[in-house]
Amino acid sequence: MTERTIETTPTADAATTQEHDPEQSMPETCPECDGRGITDDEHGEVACEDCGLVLDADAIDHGPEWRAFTDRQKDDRSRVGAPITNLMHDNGLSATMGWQNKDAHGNTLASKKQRRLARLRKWDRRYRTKDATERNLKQALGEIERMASALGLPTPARETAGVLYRRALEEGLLPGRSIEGMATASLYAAARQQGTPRTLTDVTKVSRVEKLRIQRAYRYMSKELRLQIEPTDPMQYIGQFASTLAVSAEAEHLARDLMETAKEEALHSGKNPAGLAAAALYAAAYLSNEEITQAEVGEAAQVSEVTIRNRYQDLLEVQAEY
DNA sequence: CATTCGTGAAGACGAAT
DNA sequence: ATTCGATTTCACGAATG
Repeated sequence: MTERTIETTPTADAATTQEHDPEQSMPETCPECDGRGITDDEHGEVACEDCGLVLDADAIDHGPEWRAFTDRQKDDRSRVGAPITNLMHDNGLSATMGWQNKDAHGNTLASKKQRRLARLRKWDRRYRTKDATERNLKQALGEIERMASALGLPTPARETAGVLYRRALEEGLLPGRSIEGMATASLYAAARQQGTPRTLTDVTKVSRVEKLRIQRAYRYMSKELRLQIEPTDPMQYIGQFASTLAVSAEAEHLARDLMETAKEEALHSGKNPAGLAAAALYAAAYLSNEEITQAEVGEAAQVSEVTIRNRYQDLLEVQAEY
């Protein structure tokens, strides 16, 4: 018989509620993973939910920040002050509440008022650092900004890193892992997504975390967030390396040509992209009669001379065919 | 002399199990 | 978690210029 089943009370069902409603999003598609473009309207950015690529940062406008915030809790924000940025845990809009029991003129308050203030502070504190999550964000975003600056990464990469970290946080990827590791991984991933990659070795140098931990965090994050990041195209390193090595524009162009044919021969698959790019530059400089040693190129690309040699030989081989 | 080239042993990594 | 194959690195000596 169909008797009434005793339903368990839905006490904690809000835990895993997804905020995004795919239907209400803009009709764009993500160029990276050909998936659906999904808005992340809380920050005024259009980002793909599958790979986290920020398609259009600050899609709204560049004018005064008069946007109407529908979010009830947050619409108490001040309308003036520093610009909103993703890189502060509360988007840079906080005001601080004094802790002394004095009024604006420095007079001590009556004890009744003191207790009222204490309650206010309590809520203020709860709002500001709702939980450990917010504090994580604050610290992580600071680290991201610091490292990005040390690496000379442009703003889009920094913003993307912030978004990625937020997502990692929202998906509960942090517990049991170090904030620093995740923050570094976010930046590494973001730099690659934005077409301004840095080698893992370079990223490691400005991070407080060991390479292995960063790599693990990156892998984990890439998997859980469904990031679809192709292996770095060696071509993307050429400009960077050419600049630090100060080779001629001519040689740089030649290096790109070499890379082009190398890619057609699938020479790059499975190889260290930085090594190949470095070898292309070495070869190009050599052919242009510019003095540049394997050691120098290796230093610029953070690969060993041996690797330069090997890739360099490979390049000459495929080049000989044409 | 500095640089390049080649090699074997050893380590690190990704994929498969 | 371990194993396996490919790649990279290290250390060295030899060749080249």
